[in-house]
Order: sequence, then structure tokens, then C-alpha cells
Amino acid sequence: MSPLPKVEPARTSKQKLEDDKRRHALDTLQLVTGVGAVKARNLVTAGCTSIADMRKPEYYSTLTEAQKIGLRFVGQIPEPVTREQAETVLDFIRENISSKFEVHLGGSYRRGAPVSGDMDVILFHPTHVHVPTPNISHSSAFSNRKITGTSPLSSKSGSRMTKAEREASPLIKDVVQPLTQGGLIAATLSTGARKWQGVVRLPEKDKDGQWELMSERVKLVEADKGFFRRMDLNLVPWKSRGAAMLALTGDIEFNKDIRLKAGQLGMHLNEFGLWRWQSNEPEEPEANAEEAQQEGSWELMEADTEEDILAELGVDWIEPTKRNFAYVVGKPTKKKATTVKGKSKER
DNA sequence: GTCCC
DNA sequence: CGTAATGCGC
DNA sequence: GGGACCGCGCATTACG
Repeated sequence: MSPLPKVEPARTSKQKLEDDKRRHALDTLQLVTGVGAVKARNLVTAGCTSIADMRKPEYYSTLTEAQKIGLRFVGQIPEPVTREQAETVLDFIRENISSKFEVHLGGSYRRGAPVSGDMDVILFHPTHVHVPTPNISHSSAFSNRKITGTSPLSSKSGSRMTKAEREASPLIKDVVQPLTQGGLIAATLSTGARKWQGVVRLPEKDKDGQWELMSERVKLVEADKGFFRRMDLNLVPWKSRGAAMLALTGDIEFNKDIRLKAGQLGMHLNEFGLWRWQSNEPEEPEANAEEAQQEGSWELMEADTEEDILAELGVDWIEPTKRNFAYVVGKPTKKKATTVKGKSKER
């Protein structure tokens, strides 16, 4: 009854061994920040099968700047961040940038996790107010497809910044620069007007509760001495603070659930807010001729706190520490699932 | 294909 | 030069 | 075994 073995067991097992090796190499290379499935595949195909191999010039030269940084800190970055460490960094940030900034920690820290994979810092500033409109059409809210670049408005509004604009942006000038000069920021993986991703050296306090001297910290960073961790800085428009806190606190399953719920209600939820589709008023001759052709536009709803947004979605308030279980949301049955979803998906 | 139910 | 598509991370 | 599958910022490369 049992079907015949496929073919040539010897050769099959040999192939299997090779497959396992290849898989292991792929997984190993992807431990480096910035190396994903595609880069790992390309490297392995070229003969690079270990972290050590990646440092060989023939492979190293093919890395992007971010990947080189990932390689530099590959021994440190995977280490988790304790709550105490995250709080230390938060204190340091608050002391080294304008007090006009509101500074929060999101991510698994806010969800109460004892340790986190990185630090998700959320920054608000009263004068940072521009909220970008979603880049998707209304019908796409249900089918979840982005509109193509044929719309001049959509592709233009969020377009790239010039280098000058970037350096003049508040996130760079008022946050990243002081934190770099203060010896906190060790390396930058990516940087823009809204989001900075990079590596920090954990500042240390002496017995008197004083930070190390700034000049000392800068030297230690350059010498790779100390403890280095991943950090993200997110500068969020004032009216988006609720949506951003939701988005940047997670967890991912929770975000999926509430975004799906918004979609089911004909709304759109992203990190900038909760949006309602507004059909074009026939009598709005002021609008550009181009835009008037569109069937409508996304309009930002008033809900600008986490509570308000959840309320609009018909969801009772959920403590951040409870946002680890997808079943809490969108499940009309009051039966509480006993299984944990996506249990150890910490970043 | 992966992840979750 | 510009924009689009892709890769990556969260 | 069967069904569902978010949304976006930034860097790099491909393309015109």
C-alpha cells in the first residue's frame, strides 16, 4: 500500500543535508540588522555562509551602510533591553532635548514586558502638526490595495526630502543632533523627518547619580566600549498622538485587529489617525480640477486619543499591558479564549 | 507561504 | 535629474 | 485541515 520511496535515498539524504546547511546559513546571516531574505539568499549563493564570512572584503563590499552597522554591532544588538535600561535612556533623552518635547516609550516596554528587543521612543511637539493623508483609495480600504502612482497628489504629498530639508527637520536638528553630541547615539541605520532608526550606547551614571562626562561618552562610543542597543525615534504630529501610541505600542496582532475593524466600518486606521471617507461635495468648485475628479477623500476624525479611537471602533478601553492577546478585540463572543496568540513575538 | 484558529 | 519598484524593519 | 493575510518610513536600485 505504501508508495515507493521517491528516488535514490542516498542522494536524497545528501541533498537534505545541504538544504539544512543552506537554511542554517540563511537564518544566521539574517541575524544581522538590515539583512533580509533576499540579501541572505544572494550572499549564500555567492558563497558567504557565516557572520565571519560577511567580514571578508568580497562580501563586505556588497553590504549597504546599514548592513555594515548591523555587522558592527551583531554581538550586542540581539541583547534585550531591560526596563531599567530603557528608563535610563528615556531620562537621558529628556535631559538633552528641549522640554517642549513630550517623550514616551512604546513597544513592548509600554505593554509591560520585563525586557524588550529595542526601544521605541515616541516624540510629540506642539508645533509639529502636519498630518499626511492616507495613500489609499476608499475601495481599497476593503480590498487593501494601494493605489498606483498615477495620482499626482498621493505620490507628491509624502515625497522625498532634499538633504537640506532633512537636516533642517526638527527630528534631526532638535533631537538626533543633540543626542549624538551628547554621546548617546552611536550609529544611524536610517533617518528622515518622521523616523530615526539606529544604535545607542547605554549611558551610565556614577555613584553620585551623574552621567559620565559628555566627552567621555563620545570617546566610549567611538571605541565600541559599553553596551549598545537598538532604538527608534518617532516624531509624531500632535493630532496623531493617540493613533501613534496605538500603532507604536502594539502588539502587532492587536494592531491588525483594530485596523481590520476600522476597515470593516469603512474607516481607515493608521499611525496618523482614524480616517473617514468623505465623498466629494458636488458644490466644492474651489477644489482643484484634478482632485474634483476623485470620488472623495479621507478626512481625519476628531478622535485623537487612544480612548477616543477605540471608542469609535466600538472597542472598550484596553490597558497597554493587555494588548498581547488578539482575542480581546473584535471577537463578539464573550468566551475568553484560553490560548495565547503570537505568544513570543517580541521585537 | 506563513500564521493562527 | 525625477519617479517607481523593491528590500527591510517595525 | 482550513482560512486570513495591517500599513507605513526610509534606503537603495531600477528605470525613464
